[in-house]
Amino acid sequence: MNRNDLIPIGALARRTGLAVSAIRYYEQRGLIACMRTSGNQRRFLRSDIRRLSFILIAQKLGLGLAEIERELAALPQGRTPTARDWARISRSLRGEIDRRIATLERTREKLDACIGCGCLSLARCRLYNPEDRAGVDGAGPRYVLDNG
Amino acid sequence: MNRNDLIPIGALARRTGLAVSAIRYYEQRGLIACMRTSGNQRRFLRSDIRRLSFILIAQKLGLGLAEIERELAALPQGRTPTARDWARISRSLRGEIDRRIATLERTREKLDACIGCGCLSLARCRLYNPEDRAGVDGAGPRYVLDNG
DNA sequence: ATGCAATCTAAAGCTGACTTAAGGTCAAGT
DNA sequence: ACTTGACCTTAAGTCAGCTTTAGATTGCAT
Repeated sequence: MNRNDLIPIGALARRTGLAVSAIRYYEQRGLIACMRTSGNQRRFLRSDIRRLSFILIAQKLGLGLAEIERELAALPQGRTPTARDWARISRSLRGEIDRRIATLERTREKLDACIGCGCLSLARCRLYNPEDRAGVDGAGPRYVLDNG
Repeated sequence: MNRNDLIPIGALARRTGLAVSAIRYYEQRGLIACMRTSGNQRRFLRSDIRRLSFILIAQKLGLGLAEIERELAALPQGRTPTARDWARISRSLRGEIDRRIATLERTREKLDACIGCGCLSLARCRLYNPEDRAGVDGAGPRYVLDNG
């Protein structure tokens, strides 16, 4: 690793399509690490492009930063994923996609039944079950689509 | 409509599973309307149970309150959806679900290709969009995630 | 040596969908 | 009369995932 392997934050931003502020935010969250120059500027490894790409893909699949953090933390030494790691992780992401598709398909079936009956009855509608939402407490956005 | 048709907010909350605060929030957002007693307490129509149910179902399908507001506003007189309205709207929701499923399936295909090659190569990975932003200066491509 | 873009920090702001808090009022039962 | 519980309002807090702002510094080129 010579000096050419260290890139400033702006270059990393251009290569990944991320905003500089987003990268700083990820660093603050501990998703990515960097060195500093004598003048306190960040210097990243080229391989961090790959690490950020992984984050972007995982996000696209609907994972939150906390989950992504867990996946990355599960790597030995917290290193940037290798091809082998990637295969393992992406298989787990595939499971995530499968679950999402399955959920949507179930919802679609229920919706079809609902179009048929037009009931809108709280007591009977299979799309609306108040029990589904019980126990979701606290502030913040609701992700109601999650339950099958 | 006799006096039995007017229910207080707590009853509406129990019937729908929503928090009282959530109903007040919806009223503030203009998703639902109500009368007031002489003592300034809200009184809702029984049919608002149905209106709120519609909101809950639509939310479950991933629509935001703004979109739901639009759907409800598209009804004549801004009335609570009837079975007929519901059939029309739910058919449009079905289209939304179909699109989501299609997107996820495309992503899954790409991911499968990626598991196969384990490349994690920015230059070749189909999960990335290797499209360079035209004319932006500097060497090296920008790797931006494909939206398809 | 100078200019200016890139970078730095800390803190505040934003969206969405609410909840919680604080302080007061109303309605019903005893 | 008193107590209890449901209700009222306004304002601020919550969470995620960032962006924006403001003012200070660095680093590279001329």
